[in-house]
Amino acid sequence: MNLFTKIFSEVQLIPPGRVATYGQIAKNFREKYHQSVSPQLVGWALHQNPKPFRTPCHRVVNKNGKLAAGFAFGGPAAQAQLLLKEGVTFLNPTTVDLSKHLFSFPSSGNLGVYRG
DNA sequence: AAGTTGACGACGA
DNA sequence: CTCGTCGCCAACT
Repeated sequence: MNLFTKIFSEVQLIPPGRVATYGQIAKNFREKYHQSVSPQLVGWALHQNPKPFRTPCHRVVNKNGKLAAGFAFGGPAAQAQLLLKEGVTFLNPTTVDLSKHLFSFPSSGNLGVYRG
């Protein structure tokens, strides 16, 4: 189990139709694995993205629900398409509605990074 | 080993 | 809203 592998596992916990923020994943990761991680590490790990279509990285967005500008496979448009097919609604072409689709990891309660 | 990077987050201007 | 700054931490060079 590499560090990144663990992060990928966390990402894979996100169910269809839901999204999570990098900060959530980072916090949940510390609770679950008792390891220090930074939100950047999460994003950075996803950039490694060994298995693009196996890891649901399209369900991971930044604190404001904004899609990753440098999405590894197809850009934000492709990511948006994947999310739309899962029933996720958008506030903007590149911003998801976190108030409706934000996912909270179990065992760490509500780690709302979203300030709304 | 040392400095830079990054799909981030929070706060201030 | 955008832009700058600081914090964050493993990987990259």
